[in-house]
Amino acid sequence: MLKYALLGFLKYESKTGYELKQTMDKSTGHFWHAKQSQIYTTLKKLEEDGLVTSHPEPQESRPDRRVYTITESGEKALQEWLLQPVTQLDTTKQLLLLKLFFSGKLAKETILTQLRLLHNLHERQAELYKTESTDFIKEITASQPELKQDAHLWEATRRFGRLHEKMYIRWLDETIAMVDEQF
Amino acid sequence: MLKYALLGFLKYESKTGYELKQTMDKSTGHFWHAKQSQIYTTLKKLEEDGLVTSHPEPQESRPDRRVYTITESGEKALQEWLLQPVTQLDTTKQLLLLKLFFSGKLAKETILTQLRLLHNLHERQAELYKTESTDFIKEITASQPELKQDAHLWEATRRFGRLHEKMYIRWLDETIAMVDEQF
DNA sequence: TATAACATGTAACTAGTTACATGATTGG
DNA sequence: CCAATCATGTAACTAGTTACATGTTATA
Repeated sequence: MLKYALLGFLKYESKTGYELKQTMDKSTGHFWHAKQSQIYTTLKKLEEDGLVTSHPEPQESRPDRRVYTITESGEKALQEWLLQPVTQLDTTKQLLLLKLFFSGKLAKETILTQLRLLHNLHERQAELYKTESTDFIKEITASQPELKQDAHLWEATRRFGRLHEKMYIRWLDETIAMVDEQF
Repeated sequence: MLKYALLGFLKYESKTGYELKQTMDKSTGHFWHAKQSQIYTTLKKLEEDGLVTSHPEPQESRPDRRVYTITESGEKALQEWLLQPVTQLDTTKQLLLLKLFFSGKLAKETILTQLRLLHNLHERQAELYKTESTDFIKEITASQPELKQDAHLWEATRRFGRLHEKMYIRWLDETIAMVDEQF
């Protein structure tokens, strides 16, 4: 699926692999991410398949950049993918839940420590949604008002992230209280 | 990580690969799942590493079953893993969010149709939590009251599933309303 | 009579991660 | 002076999916 994410970003603007990574981290990071190495290998495959083209851009006193541009064939592939509806639920993998599921014989304090640690992580993540993601949306809509529609959808995905974190924190609070009482 | 899930289940009771698949589907399915083929290959690896042993059980008029049992070394590996706290947030991949993110130029009705389709899927999933998962917990605690502690944790993971579905449905309602107004 | 459940496995493939390799510039 | 940023890539590996192969029995 990463290929479609890359095509999606390249449709807005030609970019290098390095820039694509940064853009993803700032925008889709909380629901779709990739390592730098995977981005480079996927771009290579996309070029082989004719969905993008690239040309190197020489730079002074910096390594050359390779700028990727979406092709017509790439735009078509992206459009087809966008029109194809999602018909299955995403299968998430929640490491903490897996551990917790098998933790019935652990000491109360061990479980509580682990839950509290995750609580911290989620609190921090929830904070990030207040600034980082909104900045990204504001910046773009300020310079490109024709992307207003897009910005509404970006905002919706950010909202999802916030709700998810809130839910998670609420569940951790409940679960911590439960373990505290029952164990 | 599947290896630890399998060890976790085998610690309660020796099982075949087929049974492990069924048990997972009914219990950890919504936060950890695996295909039958992956279960078989992972069991093989676990046996090579000495974390489980297996013996074939001949059956009349049915293919032989291969029953896997956790070893001491396997219990140790499981315990070590359980004690190791989760220090990173899970990176989820939400296909719908990825599509939505790039859907700014699609027709209003196309987006709404896709959101409504997913709404249905999540409604159905939310229903499942009311029966299926609770049954599983009730059955086991009725026959094995010494697993009461475990059952509390299983119930917590089920609760997570319910909260997640509720959050998702709420977000879909909001997002459908937003697209309806803004597009 | 067909299909779901029981039962195990391999091969080929796709997706994603970790580690390695290289090297200049800028900011604290 | 050290860490971060800029910048690209390959190799080896782990995890997970899809497709294939085989065959019986119970149930609708």
